[in-house]
Amino acid sequence: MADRFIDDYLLYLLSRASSEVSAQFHARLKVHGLQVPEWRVLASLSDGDGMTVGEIAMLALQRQPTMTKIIDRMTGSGLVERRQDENDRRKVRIFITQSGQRRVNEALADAKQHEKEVLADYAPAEAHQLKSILRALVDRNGAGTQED
Amino acid sequence: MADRFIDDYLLYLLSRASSEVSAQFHARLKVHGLQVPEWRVLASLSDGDGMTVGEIAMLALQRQPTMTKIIDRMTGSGLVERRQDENDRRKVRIFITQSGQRRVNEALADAKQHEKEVLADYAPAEAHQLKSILRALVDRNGAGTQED
DNA sequence: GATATTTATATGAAAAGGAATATATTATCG
DNA sequence: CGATAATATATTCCTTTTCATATAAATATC
Repeated sequence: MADRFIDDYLLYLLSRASSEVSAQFHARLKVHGLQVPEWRVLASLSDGDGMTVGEIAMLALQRQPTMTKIIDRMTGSGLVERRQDENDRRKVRIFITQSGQRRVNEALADAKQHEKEVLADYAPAEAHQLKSILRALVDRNGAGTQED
Repeated sequence: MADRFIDDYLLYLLSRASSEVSAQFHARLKVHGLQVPEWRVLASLSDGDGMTVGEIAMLALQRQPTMTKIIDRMTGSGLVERRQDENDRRKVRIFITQSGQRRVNEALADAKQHEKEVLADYAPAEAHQLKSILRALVDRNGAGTQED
């Protein structure tokens, strides 16, 4: 097996696994009327409403100028709204609207369901270990981890 | 811990791990004078020269029209060349040029080195298991796996 | 064997993303 | 306090990607 380089190359396996599993879910997102970046923003906000543009960008794995534009669009379609931070007027805090909340609730339920399906073939211990290893990778390789 | 949804959500952990580990390597690619899509094409071809545009697109996790354009640019910069398939003239086979080969050789060596560094903190058995689980995810969730 | 279907790549217009930088606000330090 | 540096978001310009579809060749069907 794996006599191609990429079949045993960690970065490829990570990209490919992420890409294919995500593609499945993205097909479901359409049903909820959400685009991928919209989902990522709403899912981030569902954990803590009122984050700043920069915080959302980091969570949603996007650059800040990109996130500004995504928020522009989402404001236009009424999924979120901007409010200036009262203490620091450089900051803009983003809040989910009612309409956004409804959409993300459906999508969140579907995401949990989909995750169950993806992990159905794994033993609970295996699934847990996979997540642990991934979290460890993130922690060790996160932004600003590579010194020198 | 993990009292945010996304911190325990498999698709997020996969995306995030992939994104952060890849970002590290992408910084190194610049040193070799390669852009990310160029690297992906060359790395794919390094396993089997003369693949078709469609095959490369699948391996490199890109859509076919995108890949046609990537190949356009890479042809322009002399990294690869197009040759019509002799048996099936719809197909276009892509070959690495000498210059492309030189570049990818350096990058490949660096990729292997980088992977070692990323996995340095893991026991060999752990690293092997991570890859196995990822391969299983790919196999089970690959294109055309979701019937109905 | 001609017509319809499928497969492979390319093209074109529109959307999205990226890098660099502008703007506005706050923090720091002499 | 005033000047300078740092931080947060927005904007501009340019490159890349995407979606839909065109073109071309091969295969299937009748």
